[in-house]
Amino acid sequence: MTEIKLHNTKTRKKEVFTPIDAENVRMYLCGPTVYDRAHLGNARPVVVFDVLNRLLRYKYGPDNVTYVRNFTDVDDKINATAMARKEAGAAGTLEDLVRERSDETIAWYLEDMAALGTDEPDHMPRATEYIAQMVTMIEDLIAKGHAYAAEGHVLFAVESYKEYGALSGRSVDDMIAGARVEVAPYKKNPMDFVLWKPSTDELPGWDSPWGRGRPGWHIECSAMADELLGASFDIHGGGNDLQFPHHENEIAQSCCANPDAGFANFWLHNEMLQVEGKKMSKSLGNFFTVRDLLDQGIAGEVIRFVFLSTHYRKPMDWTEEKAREAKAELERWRAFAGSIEEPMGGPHAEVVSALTDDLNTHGAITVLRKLYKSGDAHVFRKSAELLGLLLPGETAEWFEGQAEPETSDLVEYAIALRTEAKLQKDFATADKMRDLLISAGVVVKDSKESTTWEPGPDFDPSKLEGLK
RNA sequence: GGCGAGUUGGCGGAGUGGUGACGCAGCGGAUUGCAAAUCCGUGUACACGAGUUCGAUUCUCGUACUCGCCUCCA
Repeated sequence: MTEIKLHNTKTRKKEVFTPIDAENVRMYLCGPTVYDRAHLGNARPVVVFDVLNRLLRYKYGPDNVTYVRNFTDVDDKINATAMARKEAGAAGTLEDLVRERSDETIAWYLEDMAALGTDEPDHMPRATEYIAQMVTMIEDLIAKGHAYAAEGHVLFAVESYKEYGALSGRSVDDMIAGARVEVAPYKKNPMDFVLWKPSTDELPGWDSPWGRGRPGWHIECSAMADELLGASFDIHGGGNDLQFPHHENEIAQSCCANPDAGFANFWLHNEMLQVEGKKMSKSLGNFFTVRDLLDQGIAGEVIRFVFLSTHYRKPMDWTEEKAREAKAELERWRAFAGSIEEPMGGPHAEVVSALTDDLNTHGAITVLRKLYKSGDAHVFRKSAELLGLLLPGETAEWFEGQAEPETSDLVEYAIALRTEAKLQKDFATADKMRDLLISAGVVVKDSKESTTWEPGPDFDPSKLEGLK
């Protein structure tokens, strides 16, 4: 199979991907801060890296890939929710309530991401379970002269790391010039960032050599990646908004702690999601969660298809029209190949080669369209599955559910009346029945042998009540 | 101000130094009692200017515009 090429943010080039160890390909993706339901933008990297995960497993073997995605469960917003609940009279300590909030958010997240047809990573570490490793790494950074304690904080000294800024293409001087960084008197350089900060008595905190406190945002990923994947690994990913400062800071921490290791070889960043051409934001009123869409009846698989129809390094515009088109196409595809119990063979070589070219998911979809028209349903299905589409199980339910709707009696009755009228050549009655069905949002499909139907967007069988 | 990405037909969206994919919509046809659904076919585009080249949408430079990041953010 063709070699995999990926765009490496570190070099700004498409490079041939060669794993450090082909029997253990290691990938780390920055996961969510678990303060609330995941919004639609949160889902994009999850889907993108799910495709990469599938591709890597296809090429290197299902057991030869280790995929890690963390949960950030140290956060002010989580604390705020916990405090509000405590004030409202919830039982338990604040720490219990913090944990409870994280737990429920994680459960939602996993449900929502599963609905999109994404596989769970091999490891899903929580920051709060790696505090000891973070403290150790911070101590090491201090010992090596890359960090310093000041007023209960520990700060990373950016001037101690010459490569600082390499990933995002900026120098420390450039950054200071236009910087909007917090001015803190204990910082030696305004760009120095927090590794550890003090916690108040009320808020969650952990004992450390610098007093009771909590970790800064970036150290968790360095510590967890090191623990689970080692000092050197293959791929590190996330949204491109994380490129600076989060990933830049991770590199500084990890490369200074392990100077000869190099940290991640490949950095992959997905572009941001937009909604109807605009950035998703609460103030524009176009902010919504994955769950909001699922509750509106937009299938997870449809969301996934829309995501995959745009290359991951381009801004992806979510529109209702795209969702509509995706649904129509997936319906045809599932009708064609969705019911095969055990698809045989493997994915088509052209689909594989599209994906090996820096995850050209749109190119892969184009090949699928060709296979749909002229190809073999088995190869088509296997190819779609490599993209995480047409999978059996949960992501198939939306389609299978509409094939056998519960409220079919009235519709079946109306169709029977129409069929009878057609046999009698009573087309006035037949057309009346058809109009009635259409007005109830039923899509009527005639073929030589029989008439089938499915619910349309405005399906409302109660409009057929008059037939009783 | 600094860094980066982008500008392809009515819409979405790939790709390429030399006949400009694909999907949706439109149009034509098959099918139908007529339709719908389905299937087949089909037109129009590479922001602007200059350069390199036998030849550029594709490479280089410039201009305009759009977007993202630089602050929590996927």
